[in-house]
Amino acid sequence: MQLDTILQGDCVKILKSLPDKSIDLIFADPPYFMQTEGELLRVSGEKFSGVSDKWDKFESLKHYDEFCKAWLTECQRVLKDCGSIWVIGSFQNIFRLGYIMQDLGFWIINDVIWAKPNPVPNFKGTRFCNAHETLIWCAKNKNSKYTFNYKTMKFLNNDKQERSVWNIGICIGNERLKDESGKKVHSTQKPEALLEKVILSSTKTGDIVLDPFFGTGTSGAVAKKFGRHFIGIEQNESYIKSAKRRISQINVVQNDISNGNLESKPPRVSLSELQRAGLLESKQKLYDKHKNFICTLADNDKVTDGQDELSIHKMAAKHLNKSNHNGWSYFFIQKDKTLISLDSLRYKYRDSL
Amino acid sequence: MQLDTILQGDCVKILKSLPDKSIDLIFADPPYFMQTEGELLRVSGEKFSGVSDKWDKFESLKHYDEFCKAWLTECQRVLKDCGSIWVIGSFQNIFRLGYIMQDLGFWIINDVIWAKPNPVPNFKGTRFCNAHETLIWCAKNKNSKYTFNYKTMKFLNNDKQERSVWNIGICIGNERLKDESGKKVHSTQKPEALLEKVILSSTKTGDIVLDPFFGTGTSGAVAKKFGRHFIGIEQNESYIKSAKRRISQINVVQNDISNGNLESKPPRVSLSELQRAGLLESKQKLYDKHKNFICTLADNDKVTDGQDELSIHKMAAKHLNKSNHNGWSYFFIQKDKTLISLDSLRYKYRDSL
DNA sequence: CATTGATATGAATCCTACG
DNA sequence: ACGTAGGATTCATATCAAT
Repeated sequence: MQLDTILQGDCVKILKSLPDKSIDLIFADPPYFMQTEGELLRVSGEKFSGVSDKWDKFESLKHYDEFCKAWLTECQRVLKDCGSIWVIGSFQNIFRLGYIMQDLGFWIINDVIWAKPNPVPNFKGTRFCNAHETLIWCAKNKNSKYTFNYKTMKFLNNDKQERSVWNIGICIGNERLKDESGKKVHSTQKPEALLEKVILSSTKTGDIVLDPFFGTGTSGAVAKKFGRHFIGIEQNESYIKSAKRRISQINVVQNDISNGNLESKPPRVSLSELQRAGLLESKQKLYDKHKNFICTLADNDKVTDGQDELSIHKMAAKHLNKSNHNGWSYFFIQKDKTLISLDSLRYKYRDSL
Repeated sequence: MQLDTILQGDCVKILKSLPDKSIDLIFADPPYFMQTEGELLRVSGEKFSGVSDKWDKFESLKHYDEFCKAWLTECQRVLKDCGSIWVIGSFQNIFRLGYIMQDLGFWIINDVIWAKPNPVPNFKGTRFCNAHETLIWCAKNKNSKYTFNYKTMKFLNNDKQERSVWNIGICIGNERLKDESGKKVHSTQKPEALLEKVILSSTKTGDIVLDPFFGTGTSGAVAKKFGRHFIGIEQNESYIKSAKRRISQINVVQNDISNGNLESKPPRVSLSELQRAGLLESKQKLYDKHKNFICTLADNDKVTDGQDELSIHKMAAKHLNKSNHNGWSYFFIQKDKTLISLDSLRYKYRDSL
């Protein structure tokens, strides 16, 4: 399977040619089912060129359902067991997509709202200005594992956990691809900022990102930027030409964020290791933060309060009357009458490795 | 049909007892069918009490679909031709609802995102914090008219057109209904601010609002507040008791916003009316803002430029080479060498009525 | 009474490595 | 594959106690 390439042709046909369980992430921006009839005019009277490309006409809901069932079925097949899929749509088609995906056994992890601070206004005052699109993020099935770079996303969000509503401007300015005559190449080019969140949150370095509706290749450009591989599927030759030129100009970035370094988990440390390293004594007395004596170190990485021999976590939970608690942060030793948390001893030990 | 009442019993059965085309607005907050397993612990180690109610249990997605098809079918039947329906859900169920509604022929006007500034965080760091719910707003069918108080919503949004993403906090504090022991009465009580937007945007004074999943009656409380009628359907007796007490304490507000006064449209004025009132002369010469002579008043509320006899709007568009333009603001007459717009003449005429 | 800090809680498909 | 146990994980707001 060739990587970092655009395959030209019918989406479903090409999907069928890809091997089982070969893809880490799929991003799909399928044609919308926009049932606009007649011309939509700006208040000033100029024609508004919305979505009117040939590929956007489908005869009926059912026809659209069949089409989506076909490509989504193939997507599920080519996805690795640990892979996941993002699909983006608007109210015209997103309920078709979500319903079909659930029926196929995809397991929804999140639906994410792309909220646009600068949407196209509703010219006629006939409804609320449609200022968002919806993404559905699914694991291959209910029990499959998936990549989620939680800490990376938290770091990128001012150290608060990232939420399901993303404020991102629509694709305009230099980022928007134009042809020689200044006309936009693609009617629904997605902003790279959107794809950055998608790819950084749900892939690892070197992963393969498949986009069955490649268009002008935003997903490919962002994949390359962050050191992921991409495979695009697209019928339209002029889109492919634009995408190739665009992707060739991308510079790869290498940093803690794109490399997933923020996700690395420190090695596990046991109480007996700390004891062997001289950081804990045999039968070490353990206190809570108020200097109340709670328990003493026992063998087998456990502690005892005279009644029970438990892990530090279970012991902390017992004394808090809770179901669970982190013992590393709950317990302290006393040295020269000052408290030192087990957690800080653990950090010290890790640093010494 | 009795108004401002809560009907106790099975949702579908009671819906079937309501007459055809009798309801102006439906607000439906059905069970979400959250498929949770086991218990979820907070970071602090305590149990999180989410939705564990019996009413949210279904055997399977298929059973859930059947249930929704049943109540949505009845909703469509009882809705007036000019009525509309709001449905709220989360990713667990909203795609089922939207799909079924489209299949039933409901016509989606908007999907609206209720974005929560204060959602329950994701305790385990396993996905994006789910910080929104989705509302689907539908007309009865593709060609039916519906009420949308555009100007009211614009006024309430700092004079900018209201969008499809609403930032509203979850229902907490004094607004949240509690029982004698301080426990929340309903696990999913909606904030009144949400219902205020729903009802103010899509109903008129005196309209009938039906809520097939009344719960503790947020929709009824807001309907009463703004001078609308309500009909609630609810099985749970303790919810009904709370709702009744709550609604009895509501004070009705009467103002330009709730009465829809902002929506009133000025009467149409024709060119011949202006002529009869003496504001325009026969064969009045019309100029653009640069004092270029464009056309003269003809009969039948039209104007002629020597070639075509058109409405003022089509004539303005012709001279601007556009598809459409507002002629009232484009054309002027000259009086004592100063320009007077047709629009100002129209305002003058309206004032004289 | 004002301010500060601790605690409670809200529609949730909420762990994972190791044996 | 499955069970077990280690141990990592939270944001905004309301309320109430303490200063």
